[in-house]
Parts: sequence; C-alpha cells; structure tokens
Amino acid sequence: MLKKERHDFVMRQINLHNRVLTSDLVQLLNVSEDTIRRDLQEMSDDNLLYKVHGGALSKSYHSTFDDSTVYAKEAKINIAKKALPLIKDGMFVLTGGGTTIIEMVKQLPENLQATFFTISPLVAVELAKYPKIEVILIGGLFSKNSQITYGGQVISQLSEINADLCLMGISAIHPTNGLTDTDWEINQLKKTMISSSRKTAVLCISEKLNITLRLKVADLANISYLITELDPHDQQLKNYHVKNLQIM
Amino acid sequence: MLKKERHDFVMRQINLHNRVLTSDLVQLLNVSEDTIRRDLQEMSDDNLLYKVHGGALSKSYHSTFDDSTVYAKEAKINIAKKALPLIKDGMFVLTGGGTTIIEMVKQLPENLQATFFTISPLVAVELAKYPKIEVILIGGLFSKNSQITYGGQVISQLSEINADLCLMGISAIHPTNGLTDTDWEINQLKKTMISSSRKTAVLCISEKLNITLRLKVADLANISYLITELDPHDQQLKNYHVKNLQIM
DNA sequence: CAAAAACCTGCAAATTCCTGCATGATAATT
DNA sequence: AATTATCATGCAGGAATTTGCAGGTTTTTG
Repeated sequence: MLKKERHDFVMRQINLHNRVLTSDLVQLLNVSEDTIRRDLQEMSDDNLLYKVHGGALSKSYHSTFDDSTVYAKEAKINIAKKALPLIKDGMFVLTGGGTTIIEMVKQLPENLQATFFTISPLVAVELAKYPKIEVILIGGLFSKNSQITYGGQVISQLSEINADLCLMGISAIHPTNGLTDTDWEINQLKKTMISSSRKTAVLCISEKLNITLRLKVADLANISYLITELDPHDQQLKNYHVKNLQIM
Repeated sequence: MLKKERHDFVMRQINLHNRVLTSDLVQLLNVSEDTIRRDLQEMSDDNLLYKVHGGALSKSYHSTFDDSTVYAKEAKINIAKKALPLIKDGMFVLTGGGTTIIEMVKQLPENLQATFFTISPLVAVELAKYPKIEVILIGGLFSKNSQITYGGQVISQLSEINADLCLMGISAIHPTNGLTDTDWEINQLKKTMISSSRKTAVLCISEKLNITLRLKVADLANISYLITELDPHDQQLKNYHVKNLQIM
C-alpha cells in the first residue's frame, strides 16, 4: 500500500470517527507502528490532523467541540459498543441525543445501511458521515440545554413514525419506578419515542441507576434492552431483571 | 507496445483500481522501470493522474478530500460582520447553512433577542449558545454534502413561515443571470426560502461573482442585500447595482 | 510507583527515483 | 540513398525515500 493511500485512509477514518488510534491503524493497514507514527507525524506537520498520544484527532472537530470534556467517556464508549449488535442492515432506527448516543454513532460499522430518525442535530451530523445511512432530522423547537428538538411539532412528527428500534439515553432509572425525568417537554418526547418504536434500548451509565425523578417516562416493562457499562450480572443490576427486559 | 497503448493501459488500470504500482506495470507491460516511470511522469504532467512514490493514483478519487479548515475564513468573517446590522431585536430570521452563515452567527451580539428558523443543524447549535434567541430547526431529510435538511417536508414547513429576513449563502451570482446553483433539491429549497421572507440577504465571497450555473434560483431583483468581503464600490461589483438591491 | 503502552532516535536493508549516456528505431532533410 | 534529427528505450550507478527494528525515553494507568 502506498503512503498516500494510507494518508487518505487515515483522513477517511478521521472524518468518519473524528479520531483514530495508532494501534487500530497498525491492524487495518498492516504496517509497523513506526510507519503509522511517521505518517501521523507527517500529516500533523501538514496541518491535516491533531496528533495525540495514542493516535490522532480531527482538526475541525476539535475546534468546535471539546471532546475531552465528555464525562465518563470510557464508560460511554463501552456502552456504545454493546448497543451496536442491536442495529442491523435495513432497520429504521430512532435516536435521541446525548453524548452516549453520539459515541455509539461513532462506533457504527462503516457500511451500515439503515435509516435513522433523530431529534439531535449533532447525531445527524455524525450519522451523515456514513455513506449508506439515510438521515432524517426531526425538526422543531431547539432546546438549548439538551441540544435536541422538542415541542409539539416534534411529537406530531414522531407519532407518524414506526421504527424498529429506539435508542435513548435517560436521566434516571429505578427497579420499580422505571424511567423518570425532570423536564415535562422532554418527558412527553421520550414517551412518544418509545411508543413509536417496536423496541426500545435504554443506554445509561451506572450512576443513573436506582434514581427516581419527578416525571414518569415509562415502566421497565415498556423497554426491551437496558445497556450499561457494567457486566449484565453485576450486583447493581440484580433488581432490573424483569421479564422481557434484556440487560446487556 | 507503443507508448500510447501503455498510457491507455495505465489509465484503464487507474480507472478500475484507483491506483497502479510501478512494479506491477513493469511486469504487466514488460518494459523497464525507467520507461514506466517516464510514462507516469508524462501523464502526471498532463494532469491525467497523481504520481506518488511507488506508483500513481487516480486524480478523481483523490479529489474527495475534505479540507477541514474553513476556506477563506478572513473574508467570511468580514462578510459576517457586515450582515449583522440587518438583524434587529424581535425579528424572525430564516437562515441557510454554510460556513459563512456560521461565522455570522458567531458574531451576533450576546443579548440579541430574536427568533431564528434554520435548515442547518450546525447553525442551530451555534445559535443555541445565545440565551435570548429562540431557535427552530426545520427538519427533514439530511443532506450529507451540504449538511442541511432538504426535501418536501422542509419545503412545506418553510412555506408556512413568514420571516422578516432570510440569510443565505449562494454558489454563484451573475449580473444578468442572478443567483444560480447546481443541485435541484437545494434549488427548490432556496426558492422557497426567498419567497418565505420579506427580505433576503445573500452572503457570498467575491470569487462566486460573475459565475452562472445550471439552475436558476432567483433574479437579482428578488433579493434585497448582497454582501461580499469587498468594498461596495469595488469595480467587481459595478454591474450588480440594480434597483432595490443594496450592496454592502 | 511499577508495569504497560506509546514514543523517539538512529540505523540498516530494501525499494524507488533520478541523471546521464549509449543504442536502436523512426522521421525528416538533403 | 545517405545523412541528420528526433524519439523511445534500457542500463549503470548514485541519491533519495521508505520501512522495520533495536534500544532507550516518556507517558499513561492501575
């Protein structure tokens, strides 16, 4: 493989995932670490990427959005990877927003062919990097806090959708009280998302477990998958083993 | 084998595989390395391929390179600043996408109180940083290339809007042919945006001047403001002084 | 703080490239 | 027909590039 081809490959990876690991490239391109390192160094000199310990980051992305501030990033990547097998070619997937979902999108297989509906602009932008994914951004009022669209218009568009799978983050989950949240608008939104999808997967880091907030979103019985960074048999999850809810 | 035949052979290989190795060609064409090298050099001079150490790459294939750095950023910030006075408290503003618009959004006064409709997720995210701006993201199919929403749903939502001002970038502008573009969908979109707004401001860097593309978006008479990085009295703009079009 | 991972430097082997030159083929001119 | 000019090709040998490795340093992480 020619050097220039490797460079192009790296740029594709970076445009796609905003980051690239030296070790991954060694595997993918079948060359020594030194070569990769030299490639990255060179491209960094050419101002094509940011070189960091262990790999490289996208230049443009880093300037607009600081990756390093993502809280509990490792755990979220872990969760993201577990969610991947749920998504298969040809599916209609509905997603919410949040950093966990964005991490998941970044891990998607390069040639996944599917249709994604999302209420998150950032998720839409990430999804748009995949050539075979069709992205439909559901529009409406834009929430400054949660960076998603919400409000009546969103709800009414959501209710016309029939997705195979809904992927959402959640603020709180509890064995008996189920999913709860604080914001009424977001609450309505999530309810509608769940009812618009055949199955729902909830992605949440373990610290959201065993918490109850004001407003009820759904019972555990209404969701199909619960994905945390923990081992499915972890003690913290023992009270969540409800019928029809698969813990991953 | 004649030189021309070798060249054709190389081009076939490149069109087929996007690349070719010098060493392979030596084998396949049964000539010395020097000949191949000279051939490739010649074809590179003729702009038929991209020569690299060890072989050559397809020119077109390589053109998909996405430059992460914003092109002509200085000029765009300059344009952005000129556009600011058009936006006043209480206005309903409709915006397109593109780097120029994003730069403009970044320059907005901190406490601007207005309502923005936009078809660009990235613009929405930027706008969301302003506490007193209400942001409405118009949803629909999401275009991978232009990073904006488009399609019938967007058009129908746009047509229900009555904005005070529309801010849009443009691919080409010409004194007599007006605004033109290449993509049919985007074209429809821009037409609708213009007709949904009382006034329209076109933001474009000077190199888009005096160009005509396939599809007509609007006449100069249909827009109210033309903003470039040039001085309004610059010679390059002299043919654009049409009635009702203010050059800034 | 110690192991693991990633990094850097210098080096050597392999590959590729370049320059100049000789050879033969082809075309143009006398 | 002979001469000359032009071109294409191959070769030699030296320069430059690329690549992997060894050994030591720095950074990360549990």
